Amino acid sequence: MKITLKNGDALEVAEGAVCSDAAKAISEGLARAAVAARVNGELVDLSTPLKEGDALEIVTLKDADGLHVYRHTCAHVLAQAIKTIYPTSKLAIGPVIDNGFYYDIDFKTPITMEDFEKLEAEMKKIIKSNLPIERFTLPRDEAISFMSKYHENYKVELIQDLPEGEEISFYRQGAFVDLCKGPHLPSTGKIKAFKLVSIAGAYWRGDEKKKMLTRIYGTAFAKKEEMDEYFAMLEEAKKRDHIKIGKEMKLFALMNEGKGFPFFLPNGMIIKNTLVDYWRQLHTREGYVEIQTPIILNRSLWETSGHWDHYRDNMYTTKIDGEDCAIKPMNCPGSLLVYKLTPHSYKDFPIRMGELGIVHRHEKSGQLHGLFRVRCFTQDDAHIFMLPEQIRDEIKGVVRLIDEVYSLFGFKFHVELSTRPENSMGSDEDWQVATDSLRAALDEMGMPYTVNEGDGAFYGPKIDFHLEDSIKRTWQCGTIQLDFQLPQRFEIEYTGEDGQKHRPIMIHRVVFGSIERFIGILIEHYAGKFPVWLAPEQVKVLPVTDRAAEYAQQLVAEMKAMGIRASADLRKEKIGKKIFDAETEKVPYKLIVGDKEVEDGTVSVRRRGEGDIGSMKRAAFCAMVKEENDSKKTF
RNA sequence: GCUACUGUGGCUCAGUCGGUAGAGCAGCUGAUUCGUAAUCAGCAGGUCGCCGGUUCAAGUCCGGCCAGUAGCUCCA
Repeated sequence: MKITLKNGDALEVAEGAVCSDAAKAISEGLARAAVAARVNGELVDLSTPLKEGDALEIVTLKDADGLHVYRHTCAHVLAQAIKTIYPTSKLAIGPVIDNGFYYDIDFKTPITMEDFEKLEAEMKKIIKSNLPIERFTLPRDEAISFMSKYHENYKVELIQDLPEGEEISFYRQGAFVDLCKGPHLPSTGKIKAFKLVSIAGAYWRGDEKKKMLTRIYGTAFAKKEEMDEYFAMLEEAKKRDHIKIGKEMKLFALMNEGKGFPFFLPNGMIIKNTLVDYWRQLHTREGYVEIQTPIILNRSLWETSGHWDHYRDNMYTTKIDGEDCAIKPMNCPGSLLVYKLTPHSYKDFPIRMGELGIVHRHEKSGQLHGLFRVRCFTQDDAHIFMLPEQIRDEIKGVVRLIDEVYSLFGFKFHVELSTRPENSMGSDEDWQVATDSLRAALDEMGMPYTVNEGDGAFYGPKIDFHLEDSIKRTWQCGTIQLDFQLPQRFEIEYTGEDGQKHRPIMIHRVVFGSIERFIGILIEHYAGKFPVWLAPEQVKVLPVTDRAAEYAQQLVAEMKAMGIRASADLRKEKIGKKIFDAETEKVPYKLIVGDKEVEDGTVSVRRRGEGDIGSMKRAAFCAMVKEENDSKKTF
């Protein structure tokens, strides 16, 4: 019979041939490299029989799919090893994730990372014995009784949730059988490099009311070298950790006395203030006005906004003169009060009302994380009030603004559009218009995005911008959210062209999101090597001997007068030591000045990471740094 | 909040079998005035996160608490 290959060629194979036979027919090498196949687009085992006319593609470890299959099989090997060593343990689920795989297990007695050694040894044994992996199926009820026989009650629960009438597939390797959709490698011996990485708790089915299982994370690569590279990369990433760099560079401090409330130190404040200055400059350009509303407001306001009923667990409350008050977890209610202060006309719109608001939220203790998740942070918030027909342009304006800011830093980010959830408020029409406007804005901007169906807030759809940290975890930073709720709760209105009262459309939006989180991301992005405009210290003047100290101080004074952040290292240290220290502090520019420079009014310049870049006239250097600062240049 | 791990001078870390705490950097003092990534010497600095227990004796073992990290859950 004839099948078609990916390149369009036809291949003649024997009747009853399976995918691996076809691979062999193409080339012995390919057959050895093959881990799975795609038949008519569907990823399947190599043992899958072929039919006349099938489109076949052999999948190897060079494909993402191949690696996926490889890692999934490795998860099964882990499960088999666990069942061998801990026969009373029960298996839950073991999927493949970004950089490896995990398996959730219910252990009789909890295990620790110290047990990894014997688990890995057992896994190696399973791999070495090169057990063939076979697929078989059972009707649903037989599958259930089969798994019940082995007391695998989690598997039983999983099967019960699978659609009725379908055959349930299992994979067998040696004495071990696991419920699995597949596909898998043809045998365990194909696994070359794997490692168990870490252990953590995870709720069964992701439900915190259900039992917490033990999750064992592992990873696997086609080659040992690739795995070594991966772990070396992780080690590198750890060096960028913002908590570590924040401490080293004295940017911020986390203290026992204020769990989740970061302290900003002088160096960190320079970064924060520089970002805020930039923010103000941009928002003025974009036609925003700025307000500031109080941090503490009374209970009746939070009842109006709905926070008192729906968000109180996350709010810090207090009493003032006997009246219940809350510290704001969000800025919107304050902005709405400002809106309501005066009557509005349709001619006023859009009103873009910005606020750098400090908000406090009582996040659960286990969720706190450096600057990424804190209990007190500054939102670079703004609320835009507008007419329905202005939605699209306003959204586009915000998307453009966020894109401009993120591009300046050279961030990679991804965008998500979240649509109407089940229990939402607002009319179908509102949602339709709003969601379409968000979508249209993104489309017209040519901004790639993914859609999270039903993941919007109950009060409106939203666009989220996610940034990566050093170990590729993503954090939501920018967001644009339409709100159908607050305008109604606060009964805000405007007078339309028709002389009638109408309710305006309102959006919440942030660019940085939380300035604290954004700074955390920035630290990891730059590994502390901030571009000149953000660097806490921009230039360090290093006199070679005391004879140049006065000249150094003059230079510093001159630069300070130009707004350049500079200082002189007047310690009685050798020049090498001064360079070493300044380099360690990640100062972008170092000026070495000695007798020669004093003589002819020059500076010898070292640029961070590049070393000596030669000598310059002092004025030329200052102008260069000033320009680099003002243009927010990033190398 | 849950599970696991971690907590020793300002920082990074060592501390064996339970026997009473050690280094480097930073700091201070002194010497060195030196040309592109760490000069030398000396001094000082610690209720070993906190509380309790076991023990003749606890940084070390046990329990509780606090804080941090990883993950889970959460983030209208």
